[in-house]
Amino acid sequence: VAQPMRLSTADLDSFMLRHTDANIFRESDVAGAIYQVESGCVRLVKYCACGRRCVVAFAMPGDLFGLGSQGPEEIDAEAACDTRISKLNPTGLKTLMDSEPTRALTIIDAAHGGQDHHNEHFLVVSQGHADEKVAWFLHRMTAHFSAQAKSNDHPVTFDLPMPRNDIAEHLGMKFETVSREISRLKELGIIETIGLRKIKVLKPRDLAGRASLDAHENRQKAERGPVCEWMPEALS
Amino acid sequence: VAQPMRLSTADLDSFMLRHTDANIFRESDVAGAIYQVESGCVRLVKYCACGRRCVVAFAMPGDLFGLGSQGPEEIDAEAACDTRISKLNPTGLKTLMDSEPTRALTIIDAAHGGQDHHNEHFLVVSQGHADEKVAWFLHRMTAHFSAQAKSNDHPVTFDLPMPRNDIAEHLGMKFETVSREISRLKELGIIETIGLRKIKVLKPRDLAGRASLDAHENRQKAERGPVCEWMPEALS
DNA sequence: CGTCAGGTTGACCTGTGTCAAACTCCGTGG
DNA sequence: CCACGGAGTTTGACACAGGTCAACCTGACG
Repeated sequence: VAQPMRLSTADLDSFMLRHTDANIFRESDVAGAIYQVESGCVRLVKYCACGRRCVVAFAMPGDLFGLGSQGPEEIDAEAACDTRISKLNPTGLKTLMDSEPTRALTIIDAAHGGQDHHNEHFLVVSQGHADEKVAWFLHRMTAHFSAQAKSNDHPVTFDLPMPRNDIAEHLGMKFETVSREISRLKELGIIETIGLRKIKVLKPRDLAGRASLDAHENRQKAERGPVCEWMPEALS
Repeated sequence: VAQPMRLSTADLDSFMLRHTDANIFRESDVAGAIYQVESGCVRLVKYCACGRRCVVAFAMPGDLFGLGSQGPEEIDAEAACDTRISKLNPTGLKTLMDSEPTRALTIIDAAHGGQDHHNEHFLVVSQGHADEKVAWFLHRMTAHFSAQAKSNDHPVTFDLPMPRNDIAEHLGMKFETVSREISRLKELGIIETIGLRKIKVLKPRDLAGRASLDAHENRQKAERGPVCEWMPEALS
């Protein structure tokens, strides 16, 4: 979700392992704890009564979650595959806040989801077509594993820790469609699959090009008016 | 967006009026200011290069915005109709933080979007069908104008401050489809339209029923494992 | 009373969901 | 070591919700 600062073992309170599909949060948990993914992958899921779900975000190794809209009251956190997680309790957080206030605030922000790509994700899901959605997702995964892949355009190989269905629910589509779009990218020679879960991105730049929903420049500002046109006294 | 606490005129720094489609933020603005809608409606919009847009949220009278993912760096804020807005500058916020720290924090949270219905909105947009989306939106508007409409099931009348196209982009659909679904709700006798922008909800409960994506109970927690299964020393 | 942006309605078409069959891993037990 | 089984994935055929395009309507405003 967000990885501006990694918690060190010295900070942490407890450690746990969750097998695929197991819940991270439990009723006994106090709200206000911060979780860090050590290995594996956590999916943050919103359910509705009719059984439909959507994966609001994936937390990859190094990512934090647990506060605000990504907290236990708001959302379910489930292991997308066998996953190790470490936890910082509210008391530990308070200690950290005393000793290193600036760092603590960064961590708190990150555990809220860091607002990093929320709007972009929303844009993709609400406006993108199937091919753009999948390309965007794989592009983001590529960027997660290799920051410079887009610029130097070298092949990148990585593991997709989650099943196709999780990807589908993250992108607001069905897993068959995800599968089809992955196949199409293979036909186009942009990616390869190794086994079932491993992806080799042959042309990171082409992939990024197909995910081209990100850019939000060249928006011209609309009509400008004076900044102050009324005074509060004028209110009814 | 969120309305846990209204800024009073005493708190505020400046006041402005924006005509339909005008921008709220301008380059001269310092980041960190908080805006409050006094009357009208503000749409918070994310653009992409290809011209597609999505309305991440509407800020109704009383709602706050301007920080984090709803701030000037992340998003465009535009008047959905002629709109009066008041503004609290960072310096004013600091003053407030000194005098009333608790209230200041509530306000800061609200100006982030208050995370109130983000996940639900996302669920609706990514999983809902056209009829559910429109019903959900009208239901939320109804709730905004009459908190008890759902329980007592009395008719409620209110103004839709934004055009159909804004609703469509808020729900990830096209305005023609929004129009069709509104017509269907009229045929069903659940709502009436008065003029072009006024809505009379005849059966709030039926409307809420058709928006039934909200409930997120009856999710059974998955398999439980021990809380601590590994120690950091065991890491490779 | 004329004008025009915004809204409604209709006909058609396409992308994606749905249903179903087959295939691929991978683990398990004989 | 191999057969078996099952979850996850791929692929195909088909249906339909909703997008697209176009014509028309409505009501707000000068």
